[in-house]
Amino acid sequence: DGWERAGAFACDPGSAATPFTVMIPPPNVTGSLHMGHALTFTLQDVLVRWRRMEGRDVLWQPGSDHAGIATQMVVERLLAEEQTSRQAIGREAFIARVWQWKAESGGTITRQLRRLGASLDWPRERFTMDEGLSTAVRKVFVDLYEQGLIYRDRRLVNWDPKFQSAISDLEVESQEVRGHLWHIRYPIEGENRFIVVATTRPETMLGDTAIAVHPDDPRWRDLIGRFAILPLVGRRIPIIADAYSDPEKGSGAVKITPAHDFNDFAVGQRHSLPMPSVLDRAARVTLTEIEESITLVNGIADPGFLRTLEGQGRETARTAIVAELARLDLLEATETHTHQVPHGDRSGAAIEPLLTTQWFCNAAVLAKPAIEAVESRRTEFVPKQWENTFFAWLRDIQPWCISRQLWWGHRIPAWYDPDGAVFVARTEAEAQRAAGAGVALTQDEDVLDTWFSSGLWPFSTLGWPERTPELARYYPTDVLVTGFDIIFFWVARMMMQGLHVMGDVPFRTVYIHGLVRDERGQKMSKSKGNVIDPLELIDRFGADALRFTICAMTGPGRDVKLGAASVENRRSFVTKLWNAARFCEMNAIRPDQGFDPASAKLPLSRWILDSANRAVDEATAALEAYRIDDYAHTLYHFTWSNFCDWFLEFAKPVFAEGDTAAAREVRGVAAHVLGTLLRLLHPAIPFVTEELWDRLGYGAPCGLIRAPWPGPVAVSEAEAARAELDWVVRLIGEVRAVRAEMNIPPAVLAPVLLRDASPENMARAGRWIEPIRRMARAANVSALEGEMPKGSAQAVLDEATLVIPLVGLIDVRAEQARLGKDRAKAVGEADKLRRKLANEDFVSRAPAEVVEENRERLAGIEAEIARLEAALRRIE
RNA sequence: GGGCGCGUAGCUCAGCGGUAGAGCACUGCCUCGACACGGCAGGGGUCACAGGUUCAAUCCCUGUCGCGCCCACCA
Repeated sequence: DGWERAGAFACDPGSAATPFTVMIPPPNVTGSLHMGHALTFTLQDVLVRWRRMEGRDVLWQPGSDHAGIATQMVVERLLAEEQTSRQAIGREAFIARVWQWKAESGGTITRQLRRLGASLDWPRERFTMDEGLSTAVRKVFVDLYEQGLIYRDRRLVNWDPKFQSAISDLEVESQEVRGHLWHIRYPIEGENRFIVVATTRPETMLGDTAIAVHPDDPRWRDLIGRFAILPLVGRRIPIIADAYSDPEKGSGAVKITPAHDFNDFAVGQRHSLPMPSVLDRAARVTLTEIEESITLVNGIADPGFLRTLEGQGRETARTAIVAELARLDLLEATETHTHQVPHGDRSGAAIEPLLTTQWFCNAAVLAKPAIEAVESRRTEFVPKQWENTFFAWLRDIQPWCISRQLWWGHRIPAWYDPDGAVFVARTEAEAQRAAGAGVALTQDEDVLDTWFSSGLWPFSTLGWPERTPELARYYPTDVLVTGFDIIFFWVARMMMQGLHVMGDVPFRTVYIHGLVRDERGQKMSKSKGNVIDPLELIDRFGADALRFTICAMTGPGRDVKLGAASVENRRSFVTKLWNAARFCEMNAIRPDQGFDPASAKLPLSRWILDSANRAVDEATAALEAYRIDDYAHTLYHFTWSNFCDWFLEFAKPVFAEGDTAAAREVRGVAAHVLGTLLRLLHPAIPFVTEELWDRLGYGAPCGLIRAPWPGPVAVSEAEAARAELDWVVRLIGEVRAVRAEMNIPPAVLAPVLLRDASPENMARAGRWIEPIRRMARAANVSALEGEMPKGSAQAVLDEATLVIPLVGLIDVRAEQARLGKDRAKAVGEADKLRRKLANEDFVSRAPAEVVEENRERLAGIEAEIARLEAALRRIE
């Protein structure tokens, strides 16, 4: 809208201002705005708008992520609806189709971000599959390859049989599954006895190449070095000693299937065991690699049965195998067994460890500088405790499998000649040169893990590998704002890649926020049906209300529990602000450049200016400390309580005087403070503040976003103004409390008498008579000398006693009860203080000022008790 | 199994060594010229439990109980 047209979101690489850079965590192109986005982008926008007002040259870099698997899934679903598939149309057509889909639907989330008010520098929007970013990806890949940090290896990976692709450790999540533990008898060669092994996965036994027992376990000592016959297959497999075998678990002997289990793979390597795969890429049984070892052994192995398994899925094969073992009387026992089974986080399919050739990144080498950067505080986490999480993962990092058997993504820049020799290069032409002219090359079919390109985001978006002015100016970025759920996926990868490629950290601060949950604290999920759509909340309550709610509810390290009710509630605040501004407008409160708030003379002016100074200080300090909740609460309280409930109420009688000097001053001060308020609130509540800014004449339309962040105003004798207003506020409070508790009808204007009041306070009462009349509904305030009128209510205010004479309206017993309650409270307090002060240890060991403070408090309370007792005596 | 976080008013949470706080909800009063998405007043808490340190503990330490999360783990 207007801001964007005015270029208010744009960074200015040519400016002399200090840059402030934030990289958006690029949302998936497939995405639409959810509450998690609303949270993270609101927090970022608050920081960004605040810094922009502070005069920084802000770059908030927008963009989106190609999100390999997620996007491929979406488009594959579309194809399925059209009765076709990616395999049917082929790779090239499929990729063209994804681009087409992106062109049509990829802009959804950016439109929604605009509705939230996100002040991103839109013309600089990037996409991870853009030509420039793809160039960066290829260059980093080639460089890391040449440095030996990227390599091909044949090893066990987490294989997702649904996507038929490798996935990284991070994309695997455990799910508890109720299954069985089958105890299977493996006959010992040449003997008439068995060794029993327990397994939850009998279908993998076809790939067993050993049985391991613990070297110190006496039960098996005589069997080490001998052979067992693998049931169903008839293969001889050795019985080996390996400490991996845990005598406590299962039967104490464990079957070793190196091609289908990570631990078994390690055992297989230690003992140079064969590693036949017996499951294919779709997790169906395949006998190809064990063909030669299939042998007929009567009563133990029947090749005919094995043939029936070929091509069967894991589950059916498992059932068939268990039945066959039972038929052969090789099943010793079956137990039910609950255990954790790894599943693909996106597909939901059970993950199959599979022996394949993949590309790996030596993350351990890249992790070291990342760890050091945080240890040396070049990058700091907020809240700090997340550093532990970061360290723990990086210190024990495993090789990162970066190849994916997908089509949508950055294709791996590696080419093979007909003999399988690999040529890694930034372009096919370069690979060709390396291979020699005329050699037929085919490019690697695989694409890179999406997070490989996301990890380059902080510099690839700025033009790297070109040495652009933006890169020099905006890297390293200032703060990264994101959720704890992607510390490993993204934050750690950016740290590793940024340090390696750029030689410097990608960001100085990582601000980690929580997750958005529903009002009962449940994680939002489609299946639970508790998802709240931020756009719906924006429609109902406005983006400002949603943003302010998010700000107010985001504690450090805590999840945000958010329901429509809390947003509705905060909308009241936005409305309150609007109404307060409307009141100002109606009272001719207009910004006046010629008015200097420092020249204000009235205590009321000095008091609100001083309060505003504190609000500015506190709000700014809160933002600096990433305490967005404190920032919101400070301004909520200042606006509602100080500005509306007290200042504007005090101002009303002044305005009623007409165009006096006092009224002119208060108008000027009010305009100044409202302007401060609009500026302070703008980062959280941009739309309404901007509209008011324009409407009340503070500046040009869309001018607030670039208005300077407020600083302190010189206020003379602030202390005196504070003391004065504090007394008046308490006086009004006491009168109101008495009236409410004694049920004095509002229509009754009560006279207020002050007994024993100091001349100073009597003078104050005179100066503030109009507001006191209005706000306390007092007829007048005067000194009481001599006898108290019968049937009066009383209250103690410092040295004075308030007397409200209301014959016939005061219930004597109620008044006694009220004063008695006040006295009891004061007496309890005094007792506590006396006990404390009677303690010699306290007096001698506590700091002198603390002791003094307690003495003063006690003196004050004792005086109050005396006055309350006097008041009680007077009632009779 | 290892680690992190959290148990404070009915609810959601702040405070984290020296007088227990906020918002919402609740109760009473109020159509008072910005605002009922409002105003005024009020009730409500042995700060999970048990020890310890300290003159002083909601706050620091140790343990217990309860809740949540992360990592590892397919015998």
